[in-house]
Amino acid sequence: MYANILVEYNVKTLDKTFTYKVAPKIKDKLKVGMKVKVPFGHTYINGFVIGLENKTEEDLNNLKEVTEIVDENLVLNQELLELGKYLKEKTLCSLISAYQTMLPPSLKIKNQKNNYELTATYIILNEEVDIEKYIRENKRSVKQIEILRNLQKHLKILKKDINSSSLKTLINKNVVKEVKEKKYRININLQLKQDNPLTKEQEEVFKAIKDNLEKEKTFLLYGVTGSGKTEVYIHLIKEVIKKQKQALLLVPEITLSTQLVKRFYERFGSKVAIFHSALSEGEKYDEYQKIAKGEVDVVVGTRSAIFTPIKNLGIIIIDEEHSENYKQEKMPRYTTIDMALFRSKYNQIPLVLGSATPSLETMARAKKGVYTLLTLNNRVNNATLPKITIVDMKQEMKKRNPLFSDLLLAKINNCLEKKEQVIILLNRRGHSTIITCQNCGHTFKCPHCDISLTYHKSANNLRCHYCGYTIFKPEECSECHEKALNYLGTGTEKLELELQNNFPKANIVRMDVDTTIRKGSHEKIISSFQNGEYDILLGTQMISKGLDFANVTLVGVINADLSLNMPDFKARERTFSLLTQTAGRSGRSNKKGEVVIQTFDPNNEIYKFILENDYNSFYNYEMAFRHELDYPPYYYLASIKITSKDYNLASKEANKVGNYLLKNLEKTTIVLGPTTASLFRLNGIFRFQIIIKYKVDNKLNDVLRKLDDMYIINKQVNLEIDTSPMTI
DNA sequence: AGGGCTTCCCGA
DNA sequence: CGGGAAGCCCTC
Repeated sequence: MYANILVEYNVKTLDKTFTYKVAPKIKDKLKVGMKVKVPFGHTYINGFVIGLENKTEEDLNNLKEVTEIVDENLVLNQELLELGKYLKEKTLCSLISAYQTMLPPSLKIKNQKNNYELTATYIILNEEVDIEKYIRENKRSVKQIEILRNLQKHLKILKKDINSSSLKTLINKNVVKEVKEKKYRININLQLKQDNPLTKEQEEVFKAIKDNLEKEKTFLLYGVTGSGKTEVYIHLIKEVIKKQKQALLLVPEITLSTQLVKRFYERFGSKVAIFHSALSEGEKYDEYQKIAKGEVDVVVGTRSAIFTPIKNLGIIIIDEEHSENYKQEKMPRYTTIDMALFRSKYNQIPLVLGSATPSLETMARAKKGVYTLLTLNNRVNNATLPKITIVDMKQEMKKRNPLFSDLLLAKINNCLEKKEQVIILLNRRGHSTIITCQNCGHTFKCPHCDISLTYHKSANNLRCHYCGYTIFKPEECSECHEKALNYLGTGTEKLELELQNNFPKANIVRMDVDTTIRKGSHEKIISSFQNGEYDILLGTQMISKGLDFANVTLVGVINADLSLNMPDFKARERTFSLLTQTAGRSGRSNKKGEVVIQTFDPNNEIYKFILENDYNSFYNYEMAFRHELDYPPYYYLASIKITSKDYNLASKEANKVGNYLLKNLEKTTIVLGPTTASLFRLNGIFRFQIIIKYKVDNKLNDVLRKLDDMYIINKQVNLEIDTSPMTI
């Protein structure tokens, strides 16, 4: 028997399989998907078995042998092996890096550590000892007797709960025994809750999907914010479980979905595994084991969870499908929906994409009939959508209100008086975003990137938000040495101070990257806001998603133009989504909600659609632009970044790449560039960019792969190819 | 990746 | 001539 082995080195030249003879002693055990150790060159390395065959050709006789299995568990099952090939195909990465991406750290190929299992030590009585006799004989050992009586009652007790010298004596005399039991790090057992009955509208959507549980079919569940998509998911998952199958629910970011996760624990008990990158290695190991062994019915996780080895997958649900978190921005640059479509097909099961603001690509597919469109138009509990007001900040500036309009202040005040809560969004962190010298006009910029530094007041420093470059807050201008520095631009940190000045009695909590670096700080802020410890929650876009607070009746958006003015084809879509989602945090229960959006560009059409919560009109409006400019969904995109520390080299090679593409791609394909990338200099590296727009191009994949091969050996110039860019 | 083998350049 | 850096090639 021979084994085809994929070897651990992540190098292009080794992106192929090697054939080994299988040693007789492991012949019966060895299976496709196992991790093995093989002789390679002058050393031994790890590899995955990705094929076994029985050929007996003579020329195979002088092969080396696989003699050792490193991990007997099927590290990669058949589905994952296939999925890895697909991931490689889609993103042009090597097969080994595809598998490496799919596996948790504990199973990664080079990992030699295998003691992830956590055990708890319990104490039990030794059945062979007559306990009553022992107690009679040791009447004076009060402590020991207490332990024994307790054990008679509870049968087994955690060792750490009774650790004492008396216990040691009992162990030494062999009266009691220690037993080790496997223990999971995450072990949540909440009080189970009843299912909520579905509304008529929810019921229809539910039925439409339920009737297709055995089919490869993709649904777009378009439901306004607060329309109860989660409840539909839960009911669907219960159906799947009835069929002895498991469900996968993906969310954009788990730390922002604590409320959803809790709800799942309440409905499915301990039959839930969670999986996301913020787990520790040990936690990932445990959750992965639960999934692989089929101990759970539901997996809730972020994009990496799409690769979990759910054995009998019955449905995949991607909540907030428009979220850009579903795109991995480092190699391999995959989109989760692609991977989900593969698994949906492989298992012949439905994929449900849920959103209040679907991406245009998804909606376009739904309108074309590629996906099935299902709609939830109404909020549950008869809650109505909030009333939205657009405030023209140009007028407010005349009144010297640079940050807060009179209207927003009045509404906040009103809200606070009624003991209701407020959410304020400003999508920019730090205190001041521009520091200039009033004397010479110098602006503080990052020396490595093409961007100005942001002042952080609490840390008293200036920081680059891209590469992390940090300097102490300067007292004088670094150019002319005058003490004439001016701090312009407002981030969440300054906003918090200003807000506190306006409302001295209000309890304000700020949530942005700076206040949530510690593990668990998200949850803490969210739960304390939920408990009413704070009146105002202020933050960046991380407060816009998924949060559900019954007492929030006002949402304020400070500078809506920030995301709108980004030079990107998705800027409008992103803004529409951000503002609609944020607005959706208001008035989710029986209290009527309001939203105030402050902008310097109130006549921008997009606000009309936001005001009326009119996704469809926005869709039509934006699609016209996309059509006009040959953007998705009318064209597919691919992007190539050509980067180098050497400006001239980068520029020269970028032109070469451009010419190569023009010469080798289909004539109908549009090649734009090279141009300088949106962040021209990042971390001291110059970046050029080429955009490819195509409808059908059968040559594209090969051409991109060839280019990649050409530059993989170039140490000075680097190519970054993205076959599904979210931004250009 | 990592190690061996070849080539090429240079000089006390 | 010898040694060391640099480039090239191979690994079942």
